[in-house]
Amino acid sequence: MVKRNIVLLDIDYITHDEEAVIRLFGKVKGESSNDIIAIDDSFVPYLYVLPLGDIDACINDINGLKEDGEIEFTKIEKVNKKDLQVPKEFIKLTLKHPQDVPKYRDIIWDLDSVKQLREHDIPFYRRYLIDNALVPMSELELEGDLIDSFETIDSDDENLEILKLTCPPKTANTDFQEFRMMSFDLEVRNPHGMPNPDEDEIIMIGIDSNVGIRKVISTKGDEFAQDDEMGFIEVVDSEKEMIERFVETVKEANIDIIIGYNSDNFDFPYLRDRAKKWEVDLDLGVDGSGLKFLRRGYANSAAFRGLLHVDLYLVMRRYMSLDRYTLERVYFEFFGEEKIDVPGERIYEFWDNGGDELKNLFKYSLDDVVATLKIAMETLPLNLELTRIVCQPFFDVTRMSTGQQAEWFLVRKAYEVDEVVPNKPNMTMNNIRERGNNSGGYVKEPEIGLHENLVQFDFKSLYPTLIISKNISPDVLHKDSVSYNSKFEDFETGYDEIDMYLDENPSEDVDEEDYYVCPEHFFKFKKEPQGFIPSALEDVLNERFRVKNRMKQTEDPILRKSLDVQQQALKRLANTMYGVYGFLRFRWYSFECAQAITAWGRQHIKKAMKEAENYGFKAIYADTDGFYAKYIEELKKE
DNA sequence: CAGAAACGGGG
DNA sequence: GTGTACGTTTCTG
Repeated sequence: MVKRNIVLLDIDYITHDEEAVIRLFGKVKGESSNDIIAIDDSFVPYLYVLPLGDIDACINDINGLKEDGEIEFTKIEKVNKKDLQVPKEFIKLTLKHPQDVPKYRDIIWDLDSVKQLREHDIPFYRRYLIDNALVPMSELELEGDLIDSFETIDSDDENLEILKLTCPPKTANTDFQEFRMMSFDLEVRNPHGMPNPDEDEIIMIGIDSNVGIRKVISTKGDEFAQDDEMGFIEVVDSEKEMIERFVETVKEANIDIIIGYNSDNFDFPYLRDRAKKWEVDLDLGVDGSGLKFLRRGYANSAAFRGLLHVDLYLVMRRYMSLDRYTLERVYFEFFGEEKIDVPGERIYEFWDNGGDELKNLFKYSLDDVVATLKIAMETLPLNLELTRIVCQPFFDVTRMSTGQQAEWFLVRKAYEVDEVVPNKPNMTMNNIRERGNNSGGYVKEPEIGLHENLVQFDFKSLYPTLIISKNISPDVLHKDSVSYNSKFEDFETGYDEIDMYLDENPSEDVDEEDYYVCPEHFFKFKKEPQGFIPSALEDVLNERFRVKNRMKQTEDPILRKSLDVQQQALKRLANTMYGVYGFLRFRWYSFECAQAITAWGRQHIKKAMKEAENYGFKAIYADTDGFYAKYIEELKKE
């Protein structure tokens, strides 16, 4: 029996002897080359069934399906959980394999005695992280037996340890880690339009890193051997060798995070095709596996097991708001300098012509990876903190919209307070658009002209504050105050249950004192108890407050910086929480809550503008949570 | 005009 | 794979 402290980089599961085995990918803290794969075969998939009427009748029906051989499961039990704060008895069904869930789900749902299935669409590895309270990219304590090999692990890395867990892992602490990072970029000779991997060869592979490796691998460049400035060129004999050198470089440097720009869609698919042509193994997975493409809707993500691939393009689209997200544009935004640029359609000319043009192409190739790594160093700390708050794999978090980040944060919160999470609204939800769009924040078009003596007014986190102070949450929304209940009929989230809790009294007996009533729509939110979302949001804001206090107390500039990024991540998450109400397909979608927030928001800013006028400040431009005003002496009252 | 398809990033 | 982006612009019938 051994104990290992690792940093949890990634997680997945594989099937072994028809059973799911969780694999945790980590590296030994403080060491550059010790990778660990921990396997855990003790975790099993489950889902919840909400019976329509009598729970025992429902259990009978489900058992009946099993006897008929229609479905398979290993355990059926009654459990008490909360559903939007209403205590309910659910049936917890434990299945043999994660893939049995989608396989049998519809059959169970079709039973007359079944009202709903819940938590049937939570990927197995995410379930594992949530139920074991694990924090990715943080330190983790593992306890188990070292084993020599495992059937599906075929790695030639002699530093790799395989550990079979004998008890669940524990999160130890969240010390800041130095991750070994590498950016890379391909240049292709494409004389006929966009690169075509069947014909157009890779001519350069650029690499930069925070572990001392910075180079461009190419089949040309001998002519610059005496040129000091061009010492970064590594010349090889063929494209095949170029790809092999790239793979070796990543392996030898024991990289934790590999970074590209649009690499999900360009560099890795291209590399896959060219590597296949030359029969080169891209076996960069810690377990010896190769490059995998994971379907994400219509797009793909390029992934290696245990080696984190970040496509910085996806990160940048969330990180800042720009009209375009080319590497050049993003780099300029950060550093205020232009990158060396070679127009894509002319790269082959620079390559073919040689001389100074080729020299410039090499510089361009290096500049691309240097820029990519620089931007990564600026933006990944925030994404690391978000990963630790959201508690989902770093790979996933860098590819999630902010709304999804908030949603997965809430899924874990729900688990912590014994809530069964709502289902995703189904596609009939599109019909709900018929209700009309949610109106947004109040905007006063700016008065044209050059204004002097301007004063800026801003509400601090207007929407998060409103959600908490007005307790805006679907679990405390008074259903009678909503005029289009019928629209909820096809809506499988369980929201149609809330009246069981709220409408203890007929609506005419409702004591207005017990509710916050929003302007314009008059939706009512119970003052007590605190709603699930306001409560989760308050946790985020309290945590941010604690982090900011720690920041003030510390003298250590590095810790200060890291705490600052943490509080920024918490702020982002808080500001996103409003989004979970406004976007279709989100588990906590609530048109009423979204409308109530913006309605109260408009009321607040208008009120503030009016109040400011009494003091002589005339608003000349306003947007959502703030306005600019100029001082006019005559306006002042009293 | 509505619904479908393309687009982004990358060379 | 306990799965199937996304919001906007441009094209097409």
